[in-house]
Amino acid sequence: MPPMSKAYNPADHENRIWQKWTEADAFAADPGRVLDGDARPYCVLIPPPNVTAALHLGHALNGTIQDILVRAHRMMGYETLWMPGTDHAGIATQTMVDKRLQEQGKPGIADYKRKELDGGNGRDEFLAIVQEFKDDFEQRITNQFQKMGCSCDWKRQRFTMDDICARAVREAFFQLFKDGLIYRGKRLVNWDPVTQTALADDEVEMEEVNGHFYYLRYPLVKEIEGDPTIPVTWGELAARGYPDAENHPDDEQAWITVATTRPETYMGDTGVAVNPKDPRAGAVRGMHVMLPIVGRVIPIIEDDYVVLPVKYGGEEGDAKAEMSTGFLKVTPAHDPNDYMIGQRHDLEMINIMAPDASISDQHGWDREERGEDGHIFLGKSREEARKLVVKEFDARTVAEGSEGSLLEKMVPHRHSVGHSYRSHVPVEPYLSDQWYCKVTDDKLRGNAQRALLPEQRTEQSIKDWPESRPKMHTAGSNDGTMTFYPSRYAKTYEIWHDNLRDWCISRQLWWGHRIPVWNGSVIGPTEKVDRFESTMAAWWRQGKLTTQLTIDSSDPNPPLTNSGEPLIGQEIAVCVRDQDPEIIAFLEEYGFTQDPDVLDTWFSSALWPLSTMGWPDASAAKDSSNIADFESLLPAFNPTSVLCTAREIITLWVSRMTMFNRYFLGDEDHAGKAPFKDVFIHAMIQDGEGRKMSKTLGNGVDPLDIIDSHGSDAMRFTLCQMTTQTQDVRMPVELDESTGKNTSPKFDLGRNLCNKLWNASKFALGMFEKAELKAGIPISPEELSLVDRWMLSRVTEATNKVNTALRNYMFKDYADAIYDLFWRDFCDWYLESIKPTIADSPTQAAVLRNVIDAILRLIHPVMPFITETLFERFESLPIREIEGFNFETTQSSATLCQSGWPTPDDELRDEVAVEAYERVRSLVTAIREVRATNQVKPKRQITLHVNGPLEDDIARWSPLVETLAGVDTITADDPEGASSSFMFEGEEYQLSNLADALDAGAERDRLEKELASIEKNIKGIQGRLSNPGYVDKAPEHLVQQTRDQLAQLEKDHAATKAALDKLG
RNA sequence: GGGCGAGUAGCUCAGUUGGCUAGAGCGUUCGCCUUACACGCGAAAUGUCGUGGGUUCGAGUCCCUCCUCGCCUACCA
Repeated sequence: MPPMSKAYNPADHENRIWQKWTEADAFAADPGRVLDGDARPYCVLIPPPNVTAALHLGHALNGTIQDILVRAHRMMGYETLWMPGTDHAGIATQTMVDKRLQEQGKPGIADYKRKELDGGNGRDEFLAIVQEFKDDFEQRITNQFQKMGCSCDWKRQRFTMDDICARAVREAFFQLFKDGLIYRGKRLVNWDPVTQTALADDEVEMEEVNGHFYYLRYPLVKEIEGDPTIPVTWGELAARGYPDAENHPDDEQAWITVATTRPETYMGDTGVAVNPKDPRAGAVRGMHVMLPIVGRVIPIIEDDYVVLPVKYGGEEGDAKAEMSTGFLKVTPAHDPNDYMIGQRHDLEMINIMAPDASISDQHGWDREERGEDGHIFLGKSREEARKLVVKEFDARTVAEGSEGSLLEKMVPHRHSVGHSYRSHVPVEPYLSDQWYCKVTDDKLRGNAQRALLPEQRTEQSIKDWPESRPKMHTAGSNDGTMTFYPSRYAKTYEIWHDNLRDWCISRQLWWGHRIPVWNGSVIGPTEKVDRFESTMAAWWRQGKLTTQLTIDSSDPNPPLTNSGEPLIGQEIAVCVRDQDPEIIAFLEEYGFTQDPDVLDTWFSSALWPLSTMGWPDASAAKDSSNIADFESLLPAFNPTSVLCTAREIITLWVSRMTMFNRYFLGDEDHAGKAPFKDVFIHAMIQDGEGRKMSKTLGNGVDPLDIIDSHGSDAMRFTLCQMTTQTQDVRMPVELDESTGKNTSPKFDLGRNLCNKLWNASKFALGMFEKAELKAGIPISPEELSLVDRWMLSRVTEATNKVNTALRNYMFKDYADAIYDLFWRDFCDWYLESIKPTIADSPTQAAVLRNVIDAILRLIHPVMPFITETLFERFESLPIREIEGFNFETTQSSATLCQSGWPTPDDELRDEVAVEAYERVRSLVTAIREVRATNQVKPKRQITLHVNGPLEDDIARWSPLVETLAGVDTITADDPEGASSSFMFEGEEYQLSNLADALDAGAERDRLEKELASIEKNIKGIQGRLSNPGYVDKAPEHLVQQTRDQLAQLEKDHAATKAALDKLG
């Protein structure tokens, strides 16, 4: 092997080491060993990154965390699977590709849509382009993960739209459809008018905007003799007891005022609601209002949803009560709350917008037929329409000749409005046909909630919703097994389920899993209908399809029925289980067409724990992947060990995966196992100012840039070290002038550690050239020197610390534990201590060999490349065992990555050695301090004068003290000539020969400072001891400890005083 | 509005059931190319633990008030 370079250069090693792991097939998981009981399973599913973009630092953190866990458990002897993959990210990818095409001056999706409408093949052509884009990014992402050293089982890599995942989506949809948990409905959805698709609630971002409250007057009318437009006068209202009506001219037409932030929707109003408790409600009961300009007459209804204005009993301080007029315009087709009111009162739903959110009479508002006016608004955008409505209202009065405008007033108002996370325009509540998954069903929501560890449930939630209590005492129950780390996130998860609504799963996109439903109706000659019914029934019995109409299975020749209603002419939705060409051809022959929509991306993401493991048909998965053991994956590795993800994902993804895993792996109760035992939520990385890293801010850091400049291990260590239990961590971002790329000084920490590791190893190898290293009978720790026993003890303690940290997902603790062990203990003290002795001590050489081996193993999970590189250099050196200093047995030790984890016996913890060596360290530190304050040249060897209690100890410690403190003579004699004194364990000792002439002034300054510090401490401790409460109530050992401390300090004080006096 | 989190050294963060003189890394200052490492070694300085109360012998830690910031969630009357 070539000599080691002066500094560690990661680029020289990382690619070669990756190659080595690949050739050793070191990351391959063997489910067979789990099923045979030869090894315990450890499995992690990667949260599949979107194929929309290259990985960012958050992914690097996520990947580092998982790789640390996976590598550590692999070394601990678990059969370990880390499943890699990517996500197709429907809307993001589709819009990204469209944007790119347009930037390149090529036809965009609008052009392909036109082509498709014209009978061409626009959809498939566009999808081919997206596919290419996806292949490109999937490759880039894979490469990035591999550069980071992620030890995934790469041959098992999945993509949420590949054949195997598609089969899972198809089957899941079929089963949920069959079980009535997927339904279609005309509902208000979050509509993105730019991308023209529905969005799920979680795809909507709230943003504060400056808006107004507009107070609009609607004239009151009543019906007389078939004419519903007869004006109601104030006089009439006054007669019916309407408050304040008498303040208006008796014979003028009366009005009510509604408040709204969205006047442009008024054309879609189909009612005005008032609270029945409102004193005005009785007076207007049965009356109507006429919408200005459009002329529609709509009823006044009573609903206690309406908030009373403060004036009529509404709560002061309630924003709604303060702003409200008590009359609420109801626009069921354009507001979710109005939609519910509309349903309760059977109001019309009039959609006044086109899919691009412009005002239109072609999508539900049949203006002409109803004889409604309002053509002036047609074709206007939402924003234009708002202005126009306000302008028109402002220009008109309630009735000809009456005072005041229809626009009563405008009040500025700042409020949050939902925006599309993709196009960033305000989301429009829009009435359309969509598919829903009934996640609020107890079989889904309830099981997700019951999956949580009982200790992590809150009493309130269980009280509010008793069925969600985990059934822990029922035999075979899979409830209560999932644990969140940190535990506070369990609450977020719980609350999410408490407030869940049905999940809109259809998207008006092309890139995604097409909904496997064919729609149509059957009409025509009896034999045609009969043939349809019998054929469908046969397939239905074979489980190849299901329909939204039911089939009577008791009938030998069952027709499709819907509660006894005849089939003919009815709209039927047929869900075809597999992509069965025969069935599809048959349906198409009857004029059925496949639903054009695709499923929400999360539908396939939710199946990730199942689809990646071959569900529902592992043998088919085996055939299409050439992975021979596909059929063993699910039984061996589901439930997986832990899911590591960022908190923005908790609510939707963890929940949905839990629902689906339990649903599809359960028996009739659909309460199978949760997909993970643990869920670890890690921090999000922000820049130095606490902002999210983003492309638009230009504050993102590219992991590949850091790998180039600092190395993969350096990046990983730094990220690991930053991973505390808080929700955000900050990473100051700087522009590297030389490369023009963003970086952060934080990564120097990792780079420096790598370099230190490299050099310490180089040094150790140099020592092994001098010292004799050979195998032999195991060494008993008792034969070892103080410093060796101390080092072994420290490794043992550090190993325990590391194990505890990893078990609790405390990644910073892990980083700190290995950092302190390696740098502070091993480099600063152990290596320095053994310099004079190791060449002549084969046992010490053996200890060094063992210790460095253990350190490399403990560090490997976080810094795999450099540790593997160094392992190669140590590997061939003989190792002599130390009793109790053991390692886990693994299947192979061809690479460090596959080798065993340190399992040092607790016996190696040597309190005597630790205590003694700590005393040596304090003594050395005390001497060093004197040297530094007296500016003793580093090379100068000085004389230590020891008489008194330390004499016996110093005889044993002398080689250590001499080498560590730069002392060449230790004597019991008093110093001749100038000397400097220091305190150790309450006694005063002298150092001499510090310089050719000692500066008495500097010495006095130093001692005076020391004295002041001791006095301050004595005062504090005396204060505590003179407090009777403390002495009486505090635990005995603490009080004793404090007394000892005081005694020690008083000794120090006296010694320092004496030294000062001596100086004169 | 509701929930969660954060506020500790110039910066980034630890500080687990209350109990040594509140720690680490970076940065700063001083001295050093001391048989691996200047990406290093030795030493030093730096804190009203956001505010104000309370519980306690004792509070960075527990309780309450308020302030600042971040995130989630709800709200377009």
